[in-house]
Amino acid sequence: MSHMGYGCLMALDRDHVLRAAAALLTRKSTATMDEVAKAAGISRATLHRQFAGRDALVRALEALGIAECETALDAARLDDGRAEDAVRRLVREAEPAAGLLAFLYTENQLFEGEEQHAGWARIDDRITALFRRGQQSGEFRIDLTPAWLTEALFGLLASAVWLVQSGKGAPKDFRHMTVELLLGGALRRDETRREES
Amino acid sequence: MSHMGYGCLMALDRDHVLRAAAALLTRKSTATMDEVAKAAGISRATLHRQFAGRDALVRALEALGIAECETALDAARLDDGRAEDAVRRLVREAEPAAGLLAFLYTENQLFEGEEQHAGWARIDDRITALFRRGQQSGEFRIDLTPAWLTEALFGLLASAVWLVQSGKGAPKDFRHMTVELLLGGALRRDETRREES
DNA sequence: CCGTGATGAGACATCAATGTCTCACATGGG
DNA sequence: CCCATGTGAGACATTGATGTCTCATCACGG
Repeated sequence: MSHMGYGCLMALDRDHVLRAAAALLTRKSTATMDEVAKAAGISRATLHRQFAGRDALVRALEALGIAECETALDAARLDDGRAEDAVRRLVREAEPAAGLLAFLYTENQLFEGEEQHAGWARIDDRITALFRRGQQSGEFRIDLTPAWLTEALFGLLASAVWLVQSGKGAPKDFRHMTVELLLGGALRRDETRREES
Repeated sequence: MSHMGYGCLMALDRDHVLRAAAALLTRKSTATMDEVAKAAGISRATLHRQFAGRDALVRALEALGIAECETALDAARLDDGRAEDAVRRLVREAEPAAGLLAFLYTENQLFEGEEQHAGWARIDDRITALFRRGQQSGEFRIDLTPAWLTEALFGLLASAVWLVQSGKGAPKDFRHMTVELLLGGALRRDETRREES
């Protein structure tokens, strides 16, 4: 047998391929298996050995996205301190996975089936609970439902990814754009406005 | 010839087909021409007589979306009064077209080519100008670029559409969700918060 | 009643992506 | 040196969507 190097190298290869596929599919969601293989620097045959087919590849990307998202949720410690700060931590931790999430977010093929990955429900629940906690503590407004705030968080993450990819926004502004619009909105929120009113 | 009924009926048919296609493709962006035809209540042959192919159909939907968007922009009178109120009018006017816009928003196939419809640039310019006006008048915060606010507007519109379609949000809340989060964000913005600070 | 034109149904070829296979080659350990 | 394993390249069949065609039917106006 080819021994210990086996699991290690394969895992690295697999992860590398998934990263490359995610990067490509985020830009061009209709990319061919050939293109994915080329982007990953491997042949189509090898790609097909690692992932039974396009569907399996997308499923693996979904699992990767869910895993990274849950890692981000853990690292953000959503239950600690003020909910506003937890949201800021969450966006910061989720930023590396945002590209992949943006791709998965538009892959409605994943959600139209009757059976969808239970991970999304778990993630949804945790973020929804965070916004609910913020409402109960009086930090967040209560006229926007936690479900909507959760959906908006993902939507804004995806929008920020596309803005940066199109060159109309700077990558360094990613976190500030997302979190400030989600939490504070577009209106000014300072003394000058109180004077006017 | 079949005369005056010709132009009239054809136009109605064409519009009806486009509406049905938009409704279906918004839910399932990979729908087949057969499915589109079935959804529109016509045969695949007739569908193919009206639109040379799938690409032509998507292009027609794009043109329809641009036209409806520009109609909404006109009706919203973006240059009148406070920018905040203009944004509210814009969301209200754009609501009927939101489903179609959400579909086009994720159809990145439309944007990956070197040549993209000039209508999007016009629309982007008008909305960007609105946010810039709001910043110059002191209504909007200046740390979020007009380009980002424009992107976020579309992103939130699409997110709201998907939330409603998934049943996790009520259609009647559509406008309030979108405009309130875009303008005001998730944080409370009232006296209680000032007392805390 | 008869023609014109649009439609629906279906057959058919085409095409692109996919899935499967074989084979030659390189690498790395024994 | 030899063998085992993973890989790249390419041929091949399959599949599903698409584009094109014909033909029977139907509605409508003359």
